[in-house]
Amino acid sequence: MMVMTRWLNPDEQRTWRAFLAASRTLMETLDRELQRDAGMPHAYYEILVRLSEAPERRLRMSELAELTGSSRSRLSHAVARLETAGWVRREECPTDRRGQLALLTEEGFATLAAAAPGHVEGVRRHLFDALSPAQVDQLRRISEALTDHLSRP
Amino acid sequence: MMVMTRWLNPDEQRTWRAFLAASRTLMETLDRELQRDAGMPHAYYEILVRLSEAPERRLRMSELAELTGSSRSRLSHAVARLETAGWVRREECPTDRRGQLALLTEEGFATLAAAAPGHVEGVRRHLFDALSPAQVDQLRRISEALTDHLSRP
DNA sequence: CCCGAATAGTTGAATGTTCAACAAAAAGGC
DNA sequence: GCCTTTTTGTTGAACATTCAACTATTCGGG
Repeated sequence: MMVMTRWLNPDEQRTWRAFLAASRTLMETLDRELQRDAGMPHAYYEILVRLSEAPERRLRMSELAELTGSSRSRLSHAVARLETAGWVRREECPTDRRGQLALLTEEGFATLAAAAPGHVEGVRRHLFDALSPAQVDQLRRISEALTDHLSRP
Repeated sequence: MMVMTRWLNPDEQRTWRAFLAASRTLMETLDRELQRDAGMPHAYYEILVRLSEAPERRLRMSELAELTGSSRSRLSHAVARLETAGWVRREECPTDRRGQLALLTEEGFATLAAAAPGHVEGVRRHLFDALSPAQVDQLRRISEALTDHLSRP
């Protein structure tokens, strides 16, 4: 049965809009910097990071999708793009013939290593430098609560 | 002169990744719900909201871009799309012959009114229900600090 | 063992976004 | 008033993401 909408009160409205504006602006800023300095969007940078952290710098497509929070389709397209850039290569999975492994090439690793300092500096300048240590802690708790809540049933 | 990169410590790393995951998942969830229930992405919903709040439900393209935090190009494309959907109309600006006004049609208003309860409910369920009142307050302060910081020189 | 269901990944089309280039009008210095 | 600069908005191409459809393989019950 349809119930009354639980509208946002003015404080909630203000919070919601502030969050929208802040997260959008932050991501767009970092995206633009990364595009300018490393020739790739942030989503692609994340893929390279996750691969660089994996054993032998390789991961199943499905795990990579999980880690980067992207759909399989999106990852397929992205890896195709990264492959033509020479930063990633695909290999057959030895244990599952449906599977594919994505692996970071030397060139991809070098590109990542070159991009990382500038990007990390950006994250620090645009995010951490704006917040007190207490706020950083709060943001972590809030984010983890959110992720937790969103991944429920 | 090039200086040492200020790398993220483990806590900062955890915070950054948690924030990334949470904000991305939240936006994707709301986007999917809105697409399913109202046939439009969240960015378009925001355009309709801002128009609905403006005097006479009309705004200059540049103001609308500012309010929705989008580039002029993006807004041009979006409004073109909303126009073919019949939700928005364009008009010449009487005071500036370069200008265009975007205005919400009756049909657009009705669509927005139909979509709003479901969307607001989604925001409440996915965001506010996950946080304590104190955390909501913290999130507002953090977001405002961030926006403030990002809009500096 | 076999068959239906679930899983892994890709594909192409439709949709959104970005970027650079552009045209038109307004602003502003002198 | 004239000329440069700035502002306003659009355009098309390149790029990225979503969605639904599809193939291939593995899993799991009987």
